Amino acid sequence: MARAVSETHGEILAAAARRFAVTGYRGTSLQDIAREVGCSKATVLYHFANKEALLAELMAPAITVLTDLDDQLSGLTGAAAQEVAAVGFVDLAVRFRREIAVLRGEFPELLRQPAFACIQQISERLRDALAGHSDRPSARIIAVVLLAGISEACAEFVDVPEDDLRSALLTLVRRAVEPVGTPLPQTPMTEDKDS
Amino acid sequence: MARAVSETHGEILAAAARRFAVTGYRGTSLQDIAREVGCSKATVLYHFANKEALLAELMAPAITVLTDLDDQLSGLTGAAAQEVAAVGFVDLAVRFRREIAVLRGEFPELLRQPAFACIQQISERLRDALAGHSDRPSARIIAVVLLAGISEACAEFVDVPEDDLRSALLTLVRRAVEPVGTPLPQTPMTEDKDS
DNA sequence: GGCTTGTCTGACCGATCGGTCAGGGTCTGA
DNA sequence: TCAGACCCTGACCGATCGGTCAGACAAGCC
Repeated sequence: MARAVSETHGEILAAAARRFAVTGYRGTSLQDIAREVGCSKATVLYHFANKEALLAELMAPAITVLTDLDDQLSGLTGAAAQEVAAVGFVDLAVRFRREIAVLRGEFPELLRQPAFACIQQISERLRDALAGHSDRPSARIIAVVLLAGISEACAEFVDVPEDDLRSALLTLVRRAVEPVGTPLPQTPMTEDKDS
Repeated sequence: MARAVSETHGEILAAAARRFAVTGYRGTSLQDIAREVGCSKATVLYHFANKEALLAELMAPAITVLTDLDDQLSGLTGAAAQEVAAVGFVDLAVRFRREIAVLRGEFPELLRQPAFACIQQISERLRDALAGHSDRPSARIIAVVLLAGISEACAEFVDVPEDDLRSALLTLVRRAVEPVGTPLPQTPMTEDKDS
């Protein structure tokens, strides 16, 4: 055997991505990954310090783009922030569909790992931006529906062309999002809690 | 000790619901549930055949309502089906927020269990109905975003009053859904795949 | 008192998990 | 030729999982 280190390293990474996307992080054992690569579990742990390090390396590119988006967002408010959040997140979700599929449903526990600690804050800021920084419950609810729904849809429609997916999602977001600045539209819900 | 069977049975069920909602089905051990109740793990398995049976009993009411909705839907098409699916699913998701939180992210594996086999079919029919039975990719994508996003939002906003949540979600769905019957609106995407 | 029935438990089981470790091959450069 | 770096592995470890089982204990009936 004894291939070049970078080669095996990459093969393990690719195999892990495939398995994680199907059976999730917790649902995939190091043994599963080793079997898919055709090596021993010990080899996987020779190339990666532990299972978590494998995941972190897999997620690194997506997290970089996510933090970039957060930086862009930090100086904006109102409609501008809303637009940047919408376009930025849809683009990110479409490009990193596989990574989202890996994290799907395992957020609550994975977010406790230091490597992903930033995700929670960033996603909260994204939600705020998409809600137009409004504290109206309906605006916040809609933002959550969109962010979570887009993630799920991207993980599900892995074989739809990127452009199709992106334009469909953007159309939806622009139609669904509450326009910033409108104090209270025609739907007063039950009663607003500005007591 | 030796309480009445129904009492302990109910306590275990309630404890399981609480733990599952926080740490998920896989992430909660029978030991965790037993500790929360204040009994032994063997007691949990005295009242329930196995862990899966516990989950099944927890989900039974929600699944009943879901199948009812599916029955209502079976005879409908077009805009009527779309409306029934929207109102029915939003109502179901809001009422069974806790159950949705339990299943969150564990669908792919849980759906393989016979007790939940029906969920997959029903959710596909719901998606079709919400998409106005259109095979346009954008309509299907929007339906997935809405169904997944609503589930996630309901699991997250556990302390928002039912009525507020319901009306916000319904407003969103009515705004976001593609009206049935329109052959191709102003957004032609790249090209439609009716080859 | 005995006997049954229902409730509960500690001790145990096999399987699987992530992770460690000593050592075996192979290649390379001095 | 040979030492050392690099790649890889089988065997093993402790922890935890879902689940089993014999038996303890209390209550009710005869």
